[in-house]
Formats: sequence, C-alpha cells, structure tokens
Amino acid sequence: MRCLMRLKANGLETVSSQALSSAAGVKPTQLRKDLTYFGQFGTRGLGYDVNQLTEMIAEVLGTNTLQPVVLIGVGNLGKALISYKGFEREGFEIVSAFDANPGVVALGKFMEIPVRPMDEIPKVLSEHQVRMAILCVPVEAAQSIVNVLIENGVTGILNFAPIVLLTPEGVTVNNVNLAIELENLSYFIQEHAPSSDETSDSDPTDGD
Amino acid sequence: MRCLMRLKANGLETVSSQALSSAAGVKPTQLRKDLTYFGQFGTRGLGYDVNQLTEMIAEVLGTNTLQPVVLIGVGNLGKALISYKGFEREGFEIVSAFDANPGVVALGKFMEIPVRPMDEIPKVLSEHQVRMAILCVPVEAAQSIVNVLIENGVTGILNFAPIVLLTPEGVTVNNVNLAIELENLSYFIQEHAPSSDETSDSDPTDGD
DNA sequence: TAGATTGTTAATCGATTAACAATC
DNA sequence: TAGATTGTTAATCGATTAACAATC
Repeated sequence: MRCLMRLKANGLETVSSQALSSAAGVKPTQLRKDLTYFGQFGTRGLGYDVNQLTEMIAEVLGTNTLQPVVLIGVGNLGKALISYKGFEREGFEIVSAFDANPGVVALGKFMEIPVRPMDEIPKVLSEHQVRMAILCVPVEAAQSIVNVLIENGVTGILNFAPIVLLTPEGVTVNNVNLAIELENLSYFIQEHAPSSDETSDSDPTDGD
Repeated sequence: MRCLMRLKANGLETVSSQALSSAAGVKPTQLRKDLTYFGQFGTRGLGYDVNQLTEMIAEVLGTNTLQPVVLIGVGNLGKALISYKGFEREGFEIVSAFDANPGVVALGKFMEIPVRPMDEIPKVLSEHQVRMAILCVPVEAAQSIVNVLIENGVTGILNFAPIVLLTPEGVTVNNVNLAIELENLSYFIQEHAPSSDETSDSDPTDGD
C-alpha cells in the first residue's frame, strides 16, 4: 500500500508486478499470487492500474473510509500515540481518549482529542460506532477494560499491555510488546544467531 | 522465556515440554524441536530443568548480562520508552538518551537517564560499549543518525521511524510501525478476513 | 502481429507435526 | 522394571516460486 501511494504521488498510473514487488522487496510471483487472493485486478501485457489497486487494497484493509478508534490510558505511551500523526495518514481517527485518573481527564478535557473518564466509554463507543481500540493501560487494569470494550462493540484491540488478553471468538487482538522487540534484536546481534538477511517490519499475526 | 520466569517464580524446578508448551500456546513437538536447535537440555522421562533452561535461553538472547542500550530522539514516544520499566526487567539498560534540541537536552541533563546532545554519541557509545540503539527521531533525521550509530559500533537498531533504513551487512534493524499494526487490525475486523485463530505477539523478522 | 505481463498450474522448498526409539 | 518424556525421524502440510498458457 505504501509503495502504491508513493507511485501515485509520483504520477504513475500503471505498475507491473515486477516493478511494484521490487519496490516492496518481494518477488513478483509472490505479489501476483497474493493479489489474486482477493480477485483479478491486473491487465495482461500492461500491469496494474495504480488507482484501482490502491482502492482495492484500502477496501480490503478497511481504510477506505476513516476508521474511528478510541485510545484507553493516557500515560506516557498513550500521549505519544495521541500525538502520532501516522494514524490519521493511514485512515484512522482517534475520536476520544479515556483515562481512569481524574487529573488526566481534567487536563485533557479540551484537547484536540478529548480525554474522558472511563465511565463514558459505552456512550462514546455507541455514538461513534467504534470497533477498534488502542489499549495502553497498566497490566492490572487491562482485562477488565477489555471486557467493557467488547461489551460495547469493539472487535479489534491493539494491546500494549504485556499480558495475554482473554477475548471471545470474533475479537482480534494485536499485541505490541516492546520488550520482546528488543529481545528479538538482542538475539540477532549475538554471534551465534544466523545472520538475518532482510530488513522487515514486525508483522503481527493476531487474535481470536 | 516469560513462561519459564513465571514457573520459576512459583518454585517449579522441572517442566515437561507438554506443560511449558501449553503455557506458551504452542505444540509440545514444536517446543522440543526448537530447543534442540540450540542443543540438548532435557532429561528423558523427566523434562527440563527450569533454571538451566532459563539460563540457556538468556544466553541465546544475550540477556544474561545487562545489555547497554541508547535511545535517540526524546519526543513523546522517546519519553514514553524511557519511562517504560519493561526494558530493565528483561535485561536492558538505557545508558543514555540523545536529542538534537538543546532545550530537551537542558531539561534532561540531570534526569535518571541523562539526555545528551547528538555530538556526544560517539563518546558515550564507546565508553559503554553500546551495540543496540532505539531510534525514535523524525523520518528526515533517521538515516543520517543511523550512519553515525553504525560508525560507532551499533549493530542492532529498534526503529520507530516509518522509513526503510539502509544498513551494511551485519547490522540488524527491527522496525516497529504503529500505523501498520493498526492497519493489520483493521483488516481482521473486516468481514471478508478469514477469522484469525490465535492471539499472538508481533514477531519482527529483521534486518540485513 | 510481436512484446509484455498477467493469472494459474505444478514443482520446490521449508516448516510443522505425528510417531517412536532412546533413555532417564 | 514400568512409566514418562525426550530427541529425532519421517510424513504431512502449507507457502513460495518457476514456468507458462492466456491474453492485453
């Protein structure tokens, strides 16, 4: 998607699996095979229409319309995520933040992204039809908040608390554990590690 | 590793691949196979010695001794990471932070983790024999800082800037891209997505 | 029509797992 | 010795890739 965006910004209208895959660092066959999983979008002899492909991927990702998201827990990390511009750029809108600390709520009341007390979660979720939440609360609070979120229609959780969340079928959890990221790195700089050959993003698989 | 820690905390001295794997959410065979990649640590008929296995894994991960780490870029995210206690618990020590903004440096001069100006990077890295860095600077600054880091002996970078870093062979980059995490989640809450079956951590593969 | 590039088949490769002999 | 559980082999499964017919 990001490669396509770049092509689009440069005015390209058409791209071959060859060109796009090399930009993305994968093999052309891989790219074509993956795309056909969702349908047929290319033109033989020509390649793919950049606009059409962009739109199709946005639709698959669910980012073609602005996705409302809430953020729970306005500590250091929460604040950092609120001010992160990347979410918006990719089609997400943090409609509200929540915090258990009245002081934090008072301070955040009139911010661009308002901070509300926890008991307003149900109201806000139903008002904005929110289905995704970013969770940056302490481990102790995580599970009970998740229960509330799920009761109120959330089906996707980006979880920063280092704990395995229990969720019913149909709810997806993506865990981001920064300590694990660092451990992983640590492993690869040890001499016994088979030297890794490609720079790549973390790719979370995810949750029941 | 985290499962083992928990067993240890509970006074368990021995664990079977069966028990450990179910705690970790993988199959017993998988666990045994993976462990043998590093050697033979079990006792047939008995299982694995928790202490011995813990130690072996810590060694493989390189977390048996405290790993010195530096953090570059003390913005919102940088601050959040500095105050994150998880790193220390897992065997990492942020020995210093760095920032390009003199104001940030002035403020952070006498913090528990000191904030220093960028030009002191070489001195600090060699003094503490630092091999790992956490990068949370703006995209524009990322590559040039990475060059400095590598020149001064860093071989592992945890990168939060949404950019593909160019690094020589032997340097590992782990990218954490929060927008991608959210996109991934978004995909799975769409109806067309094959419902995912397991909650799991992001597992970064990594970099040349 | 000739050249290009897709979508798809079949071959290859690697990773997971069941089964079991080794052995505590 | 009998029961348990490892380490390892061989079978299975799924994912990647090469090759190519379809077709723009």
